[in-house]
Amino acid sequence: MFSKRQQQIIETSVKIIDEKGIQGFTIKNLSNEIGISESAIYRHFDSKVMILSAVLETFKQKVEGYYKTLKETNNIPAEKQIHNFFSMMFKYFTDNPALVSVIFAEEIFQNELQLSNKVLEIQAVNEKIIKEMIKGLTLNAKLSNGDSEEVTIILSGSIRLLVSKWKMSNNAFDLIEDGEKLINTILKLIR
Amino acid sequence: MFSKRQQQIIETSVKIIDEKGIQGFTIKNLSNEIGISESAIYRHFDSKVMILSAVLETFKQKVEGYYKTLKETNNIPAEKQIHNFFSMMFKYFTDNPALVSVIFAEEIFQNELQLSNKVLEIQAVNEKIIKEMIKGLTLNAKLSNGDSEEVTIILSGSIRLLVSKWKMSNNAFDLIEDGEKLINTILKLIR
Amino acid sequence: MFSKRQQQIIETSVKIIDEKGIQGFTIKNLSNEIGISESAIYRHFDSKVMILSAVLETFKQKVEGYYKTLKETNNIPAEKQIHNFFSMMFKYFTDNPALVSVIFAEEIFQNELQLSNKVLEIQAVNEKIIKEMIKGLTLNAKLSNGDSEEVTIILSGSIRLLVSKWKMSNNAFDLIEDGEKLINTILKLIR
Amino acid sequence: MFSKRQQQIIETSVKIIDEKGIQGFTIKNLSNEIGISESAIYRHFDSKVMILSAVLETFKQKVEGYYKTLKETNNIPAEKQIHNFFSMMFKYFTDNPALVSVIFAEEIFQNELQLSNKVLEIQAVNEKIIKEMIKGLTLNAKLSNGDSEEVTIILSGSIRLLVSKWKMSNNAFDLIEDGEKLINTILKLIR
DNA sequence: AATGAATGAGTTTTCATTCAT
DNA sequence: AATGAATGAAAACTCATTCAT
Repeated sequence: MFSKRQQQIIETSVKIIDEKGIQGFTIKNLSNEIGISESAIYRHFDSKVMILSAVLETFKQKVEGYYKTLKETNNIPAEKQIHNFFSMMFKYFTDNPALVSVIFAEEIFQNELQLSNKVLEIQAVNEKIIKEMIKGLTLNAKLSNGDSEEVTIILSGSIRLLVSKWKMSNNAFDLIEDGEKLINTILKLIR
Repeated sequence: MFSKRQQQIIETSVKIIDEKGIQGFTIKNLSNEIGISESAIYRHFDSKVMILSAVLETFKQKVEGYYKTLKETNNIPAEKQIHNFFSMMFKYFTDNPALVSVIFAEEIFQNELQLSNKVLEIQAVNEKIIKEMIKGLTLNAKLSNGDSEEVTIILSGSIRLLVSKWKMSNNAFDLIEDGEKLINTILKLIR
Repeated sequence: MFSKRQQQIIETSVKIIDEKGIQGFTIKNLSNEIGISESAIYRHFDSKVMILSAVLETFKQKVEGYYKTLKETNNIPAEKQIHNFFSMMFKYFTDNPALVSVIFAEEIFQNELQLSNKVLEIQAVNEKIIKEMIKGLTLNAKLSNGDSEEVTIILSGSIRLLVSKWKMSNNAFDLIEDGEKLINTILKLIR
Repeated sequence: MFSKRQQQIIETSVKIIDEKGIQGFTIKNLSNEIGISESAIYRHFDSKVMILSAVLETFKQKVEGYYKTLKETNNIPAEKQIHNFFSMMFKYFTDNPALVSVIFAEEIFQNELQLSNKVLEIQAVNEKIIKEMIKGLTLNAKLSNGDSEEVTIILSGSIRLLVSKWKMSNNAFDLIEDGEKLINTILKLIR
């Protein structure tokens, strides 16, 4: 779908956003980092917005891919499923730490309709996955079925914050390990 | 501490960031909105960074104020304390919905040392408050004392996400009500 | 002629030009240094140009004063006169090192007719004095009377450069001492 | 080394500084004079300081070129050498009268370290050349070897002032002719 | 597929000056 | 005699984008 050069542009964009923030993500910085001219970028993407859109699209496809994999491996208990899904995510973030900056920069895209839509799509996919997984859980005596909305928020909010902390600490701790611990604690509480 | 005009600039800045995002927060937009010239802004703040710093400072003082109020009303059980603290926060956000955009735009301040320091200060205050409140909780049989770190993440991560959702939905639901429900669920689980 | 406040403004202006250059000589810097508001400056001088004009005027009066003193002390041989005049100047610069920056910033005033005229006046006074003193000299066998133009250039050019070097070295050497030596060498050569 | 456009920018900068002074040397004036947009300038130089640096560099290379030429033509008596060197300079200034304004605006560069360093380099080259040439002179009976420092000041101070006067008179006299006369007078005195 | 040259609109900030109090 | 509030004009510089080659 994306050409070699386009993929390079997407990856470099992520790297720059991670290092210099969205404000530092300029066509000049991008072309400098890649080693081509500024105008050359426009051979591969119509505009800066399209690059960001491609970045988000790439991530969305990744998440959807995980979801598919998850569904294909049937007959796995819900708890194990949740475990596997987030382990995959932690692994992915650990391998691509720069991406976290982009995913968490969501709020920035609010002005560009094209981008905020992409962000909403990603969130919808995410939420759908988590909700579906939670449905299968054996709930705590204290929880009724109507609490699944709250459980979703507790689960994804906690994990979001952990990943956020990991990024702000400059990846100072082991996300996979601490993530596992956090999920276990939450599952213990819910169970 | 801040003059009338300075307060007006602070409030208008928050409003603009809420409406147009950080990228739309320009001195021109700010001065237009207030109805004075661009240079007039600089009679009240030395730079744009100082305005943002003042915005964050104002919020920090608010949170610290809440904390003091909380401590002064002694002999309240921990659960009630947590309840009160977050209720206050939900009320504050409901009254100043625009402020959420600024608080959650944290990532943007990363480049300016002056601002990222202020953000870290706010986070430190917040974390200190939450940790202190959690210490007093009667813990679940499933939770050991060493899990207080995770409980902190679960509590603040969940609430953060709820507020975030509230903002992205354009304040479509009642934050105070749904917030109360979320806190109750979490407390139930922990208890 | 100039009020106390005006004199303070003049002196502070010289100090600022010395420390921060002409580009650093702003009403803001000036008022900050004095400790009054910017608008207060305009009670004492109609404009920034008028302040600079006053600075130059002060210096001009000083030079003219020296000249008068010199003329009054009659019957002194030309060599001794030249000696005395420049010694006075060296002493004056040593006592008011900041003033050198202003005198040598001449070129900067070219745009403001009012100022460039003042500079020309100062130069004219200076030249007149030097020429008059040189007229009385016993000339070298190699020099004819028509060479007095060149002698003037040699004398004032050398001294100008010495003072310039003294300033650029941050007054690292004794201007009075080295100045005396230079004048003696020149006089020896001319004699 | 410098592209066509860069050379044009350098030359135009010199012209503007000559006509309107350093204060009139703005990117707007520069781009207007050349007939391109302001932003176009920044495609060729990173900043205004870099333009000034290039102007000074160009002059420095010129002086160094003269010096090399001088050294290559061996076995010329010192007096003749001095004569030739300054004749070359007078010729160069006569052909590029605007440049004088820049060379004599030295004091202005004091704030920018990058520029003041370039100025110091030029001065060092100049001084080295003059000192070397003076070493070869047969000195006056009145002068000892220790006076070479003063001779350098006399020689360069006089010439500096002459060029300065030439510029301030709007090139009203023949610099080459009057310069020659001045050098002859000084050499006569020293000899 | 890539580049060099250019641009218009915009950004933050500075500065001398004015004026009502 | 001094101030606080304001301003218009201008400064250097940035940025996404276009276009001819």
